[in-house]
Amino acid sequence: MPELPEVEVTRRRIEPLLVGRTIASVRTTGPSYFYLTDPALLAREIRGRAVQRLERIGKYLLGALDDGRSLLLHLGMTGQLFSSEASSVRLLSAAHRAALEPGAQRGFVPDEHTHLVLGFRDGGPRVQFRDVRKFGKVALLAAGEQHPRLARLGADALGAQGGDLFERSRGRVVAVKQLLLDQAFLAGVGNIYADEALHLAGVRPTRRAGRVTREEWDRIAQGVRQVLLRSIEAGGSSIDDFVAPDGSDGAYQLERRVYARTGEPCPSCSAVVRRVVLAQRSAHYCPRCQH
DNA sequence: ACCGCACCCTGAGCGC
DNA sequence: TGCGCTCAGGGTGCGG
Repeated sequence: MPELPEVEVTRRRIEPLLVGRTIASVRTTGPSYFYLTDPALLAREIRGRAVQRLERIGKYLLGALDDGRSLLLHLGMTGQLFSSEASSVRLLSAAHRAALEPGAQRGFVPDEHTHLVLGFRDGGPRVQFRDVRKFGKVALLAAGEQHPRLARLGADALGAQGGDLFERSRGRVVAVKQLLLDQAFLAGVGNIYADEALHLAGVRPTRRAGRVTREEWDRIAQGVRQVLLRSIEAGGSSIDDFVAPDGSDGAYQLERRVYARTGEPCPSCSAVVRRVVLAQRSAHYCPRCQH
């Protein structure tokens, strides 16, 4: 699932394919939960425009258009933003995968889950946004408009500061992991990196946030920064659907300590990693290292 | 203000 | 083989 590192890797690698190129054609699917802006309107309005800058805010991507408006993108759970020249089995459904000749590396053909295809005036590679579960989002923002989703976001998780998190967690009775997942508290952390950072910090995900000490918050902030930076370096985590815009897999999943490692030995102490359900989400931790 | 939970969506995996 | 069930989860919004 795309979290800050996957979104940042996507930003860095899609930027050269997007910035400065005039959009000549826009293909969308029909109106749905996916579109915050009606797709027909969106298509009409961005044709002829070019993205000038592409920035990341938490797990959102914001492309500044040359007419002052902006294109807001969120990858949700299964969103994939990639070049038409990319090729990866992760871009295919299992049925489509099975139908492939063994060893064949055919180019990606847009399917019913491909909600946005941008063609450019220069005739080069297209930029495509595919999202099977449609938890992702696309919106066109007016000049100067700050979308409420962006207005709500807390500080970017790459700059997590222990003192700040400590102060803002006082009196909070929710589990510390739940607070880390709250994008208004800290923007960019999702299920994988919350579990990883808490393991590095030696703090159990189920602890009441308000009872986590200043020293522990320092370690959590440090852990958050460390796992996010390291994952960006590794190209993100390709556990289920994530592929970089060029079709390559990330490698951070190979380094993860506890996430989706239920029953395996803790890399620090060899105790068996446990899974608990917290706020309807799975949390993984080491019962010996994390208190 | 805070917290818990239903909801949006679809593919995969499983039991029968 | 195939159906139906359950699970996965980011973010929003509502009710208590």
